[in-house]
Order: sequence, then C-alpha cells, then structure tokens
Amino acid sequence: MSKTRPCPTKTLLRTVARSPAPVAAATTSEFNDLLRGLSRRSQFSDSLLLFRSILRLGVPPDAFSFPFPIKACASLGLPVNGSLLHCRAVKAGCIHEPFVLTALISMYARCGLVNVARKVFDDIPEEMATAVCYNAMISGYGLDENVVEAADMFNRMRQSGVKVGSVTILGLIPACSLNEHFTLGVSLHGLVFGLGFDGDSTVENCLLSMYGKCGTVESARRLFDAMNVKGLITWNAMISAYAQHGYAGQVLELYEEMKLHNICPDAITFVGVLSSCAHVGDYKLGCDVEKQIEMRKLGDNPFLSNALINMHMRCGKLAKARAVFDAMAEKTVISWTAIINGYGIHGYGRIAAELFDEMITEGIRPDGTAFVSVLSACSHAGLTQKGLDYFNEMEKRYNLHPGTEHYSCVIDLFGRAGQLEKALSIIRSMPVKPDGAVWGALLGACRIHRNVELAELAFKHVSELEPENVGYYVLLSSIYDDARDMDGVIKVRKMMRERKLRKEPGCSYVQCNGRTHLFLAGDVNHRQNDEIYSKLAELENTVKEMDGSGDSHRKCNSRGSLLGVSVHSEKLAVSFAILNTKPGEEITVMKNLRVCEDCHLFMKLITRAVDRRFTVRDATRFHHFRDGICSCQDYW
DNA sequence: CTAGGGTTAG
Repeated sequence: MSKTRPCPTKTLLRTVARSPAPVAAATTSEFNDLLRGLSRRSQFSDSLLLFRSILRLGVPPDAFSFPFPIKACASLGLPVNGSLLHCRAVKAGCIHEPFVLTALISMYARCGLVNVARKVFDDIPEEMATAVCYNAMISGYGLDENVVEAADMFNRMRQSGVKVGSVTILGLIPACSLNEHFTLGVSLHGLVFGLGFDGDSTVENCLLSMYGKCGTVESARRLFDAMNVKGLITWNAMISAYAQHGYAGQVLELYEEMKLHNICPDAITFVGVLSSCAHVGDYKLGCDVEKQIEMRKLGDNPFLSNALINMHMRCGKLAKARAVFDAMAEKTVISWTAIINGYGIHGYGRIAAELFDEMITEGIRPDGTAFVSVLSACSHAGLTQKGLDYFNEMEKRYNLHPGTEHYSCVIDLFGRAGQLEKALSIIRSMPVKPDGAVWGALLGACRIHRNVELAELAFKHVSELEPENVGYYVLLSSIYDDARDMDGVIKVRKMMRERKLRKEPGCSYVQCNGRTHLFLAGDVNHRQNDEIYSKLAELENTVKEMDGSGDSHRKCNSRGSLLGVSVHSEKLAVSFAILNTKPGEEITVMKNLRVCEDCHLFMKLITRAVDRRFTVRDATRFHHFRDGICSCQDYW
C-alpha cells in the first residue's frame, strides 16, 4: 500500500501549475536547484512536470536545466518526450554542452534507440568528446547487447587518449551478458585484469552478475569466493545468479551466511530469497520475509509484491496472493502474469482467463510470457476454444510472434480436446522449428487418447531433439502398455538401457506438524509402512463409494493426478499425513504436476471423508532438492 | 556516464 504523505515538491508544483504569478519571479538557477533535488530523489514524473511549468512561466531554461528532464525521460522510457527536449535544447543553444550531450546519448540508448544516440555522438567534434561521452555511448551499446559496436567504441576511446575509467568497464560488461557471449565475457574479464580494474568492487560486482546471466553459476561462484571485499551488492549479485538458475538451496544457504557476516539484506535480497522460497515451497521462510518487508515498510516495492504473489501462489495460498495483488498501486504485466499463472497452476482456468481480460481492459499490453501463462491455464482447465481465441489474438492484435513455448500450449489444447490430426498439421505448418516440448505435447495427447501410431511419430522427433529426457520414454512405454503392446514396451526398455537412461522414481512431499516428508512411488521402506498401506486401501474404497460414477477417477487418471498409478507416491504421502494428524488439522500436499479441476473435486471428497484441510502446493521444481535423498525420510 | 531485482509450458 502506498502511503499518501505530504510532499513538499508536490505542493510547490501545484502552486506553480495553478498560479504562475507569485513564482514567476523565480530565476532559472532556482528552478535548476529544484530539478536537481527531484532528480536526486528519483521523482522523475515530478521533474518533467516542473520543467513544463518552467517553460509555461517563460523562465528560460539553460544548459544546467536540460539534463534533469532528459534523464527523467530515460528512466521513464519516454523517448518521444526526450526528443522534444532535444529539439528545445537545440533551439536554446544548449546542445554543445557536454553534460546535455551525454544525457541525450544515454536517454536515447536507454530507450532502445542506440542509433539515434550514435547520431548525437557523431555530431560531437573529436576534441570535445569527453570520457563521459564515450562512456555513455559504450553503455548504450552494452544495453543493446551489441558487442561489436561496444568494443569498437571502446578501442576508439583508447586510441583517442581519453582516460578509461571503471565506469567505462561497467558500460562494456552488459554487452557480454548474452548467453552466447560467455567466452567474450571471460576475455573481457581478462582485459579488466590487464587494465588493473580487478579489485574495483563495482567492476567485480558487475562481472559477477555477468557470469550469473551468461555463464555458469560455478564461474560466478568462483569470482564471488575470490573477491576480497564483499558488500551487500556482491551478496545480492550472487544470490540473484543462483535464484535465476533455480539453485534455491544455495540461495537460502547464502542468505543465512550473509546475515552471519552482518550484512543486512535489502529489497533486492528479498526478491531472490522469495523466488527461491517459491521454487522450493519454503512457506515458513517466505512468511518470515514477508514480515520483514512489512516491518521495514518495503511494501510498496513492486518487485517485492510480484515476488510475494508468486511465492503465495506456489505455496497454495491463493487468497493471500490475491490480497497482495489487489493492494498493489501499480500493476505491471509481470504482476498480472504472476497472478494469472498462479490460478492456472491450481486449475482455475476460468479465473485466469477473466484476469487476463481484465488486464487488457486496464490497458496493460500482454507480452509473450503473459500469453504462455493464460494459454497453459486454459489447456489445464480444458478451455479449448478460449485458449485458441487467445492464441489467434496474439499475432493479430498484439503483433507478438508465437514461439515454440506458445505452440506447445496450442498443441496441448488441441491434443487434450482429441483433435490429434489437427495438432499434427499445426506442427507441420509452424513458422518456427518445433522443439521437444511441442512434440512432447503431442505425445502427451496420444497418451490420453490412446493413439499408438501418432505417438510413435511424435516420439521419433522428440527423442532426436531431447534424447536424454527420460519422461518421454516413460510416456511412450505407458502408451504401449495401455494398448497391451508388450513388444512395444520391451522395445522402449531396450532403448533406454542402450542409452543408459534410468527413470527416477516419482516422488511426492507432504507437510504435517511442521515437517516435510518425502515419498517415492512404490515405497515400502517407511517405518509406518503397514499402517500407511492399510490407510491407503481404506481411502481408495471411500473415494470409490463417494464417487460411484468413477468419472473423476478416469479423468484424473488421464492427467496423471492423485488416483493414477503413476502418482502412487502422492497417495502414500496423503495416507501418511492422515495417519499423523488429527481431524481439523491442516495438511500441505506438494504436487510436482499441475493441479487440474478434477483434482480439486477429489480433494473435496477426501477432505469431507477424513476431516482434514488440504492445501495443494506447486512443487514443479522441487526436484532440485531431491538429489541424494533417501526414500521415506523426514525431509527437514 | 556508473555494480545487484520480479513472471515462463512439459
């Protein structure tokens, strides 16, 4: 919640806007001081407002006035307003001042118009091009991830004898942050060393984040360990590097460690930590972080709100996620995507679709990721037509070119609806090369609709694209199994043996009495083994009686949810939890499959029969934690 | 001119 506290500049601005007379006598330099103050406090829209008032009042802006509103345009992403300021600066004869020029270069570059920035740069006479001008231009190419031009500019700078500073390097580094530029990044690191900028903490922090983005977390970690001075930003850069690659365990470890080093976490630390809580389902720590956010009055930070929505959603606390979302003053596409995705995860396709429509009504333009979320929400909830409508609008209305991630959702939509031939013809006519996920979606549909012939075709492609992905072999094997084709099953097994692939057993987690317990499919090693299995038999009978039609059973099975053989581990986990809780208590089930509406029905049945409250939590990426864990042990 | 940040199917 953003608080409305009286803001002196706002009051002044209002005075300026309403009655020009009393302040008309103000001088240019008085206004410049005011502009500087606003700029320092990052009050960019106010800065623009004030500048407009200055013009209206007829006070002539000078070279010291222009950089502030130009910077404001850069921060707000308003290149059109920026270029208007550019024109005004030209008219006012302020264009030859180096700080106006650098502000303009940086503004155009930050708004994605590097070429315009370059034009401004090229008009600067050689002898007037200061280090700051070069730095601005290099940083512009850096943001554009244009290594060639950035390096070219850097060389030109060195040849012209202008002093290269650490800021120059800081601008250069992002140019190598693209995945394929990893080796360039390494050589840049070498250059930094050669120029003697190693040991400069700003440069090292920047290199660290570069490794996080384009290299491996290991290379980032090596640099981290080698750094003598580790400040808050260093810890944050390392935490973010881990968080971005899903190394949630390392994030939480580092978070504890930094506190031991008396480094006080800030909003950026919390973003990384919350994202890892969401990955791993650590709701307790997530809530702890939320409390700290409240205590430190960081609640109006949009980055944190987005991370909180995601955390609550993945932990199954839909209402809490919704509350955070509703309280946000300004919702970006990312906020909407987080909430839409959350409802999608939990099978509420209709709500997800409604929210998507609402987002558009609010004037927010969806991006590719938002479409992925709504499309997958539709396909999981069986809203075939709705999903297809969204897909068609993507290109028509928003000029977004669907990628493989969107096509795999569409294949899923048609596939679940039983239109397998249609799905195949779409794959054949896709403008982008289908990847494993696309063929995999078709393979999954073949499983539901028992189409062996098409499954073999889909598998042929998918096994070429992702030969190591065990999931697809298992899928094909169960398709043969369903068709009672034992030769097929044997064929797949042989293939897996030859390629040295082994299916890891499916696993499920359940939280009760504050501990997390892990179960593997077919597990017989638990100390309460007999009790668990008799409870399980009892449970299955209860559900069968309550849902006489067997309808939800069949549907759930086809989507691999609680009643299926393949999710044996979940049944064990639920049985165990019921044994070890009292009526009325809360049990958290962690699913690493998407939850469908039929599962909610099943949960309702179970809930009534056993008098427990279930929270279903997404644990799609929980497997990071699985390595080296024995079966049936208390997890933590 | 300038180091760290949120969302993404299967």
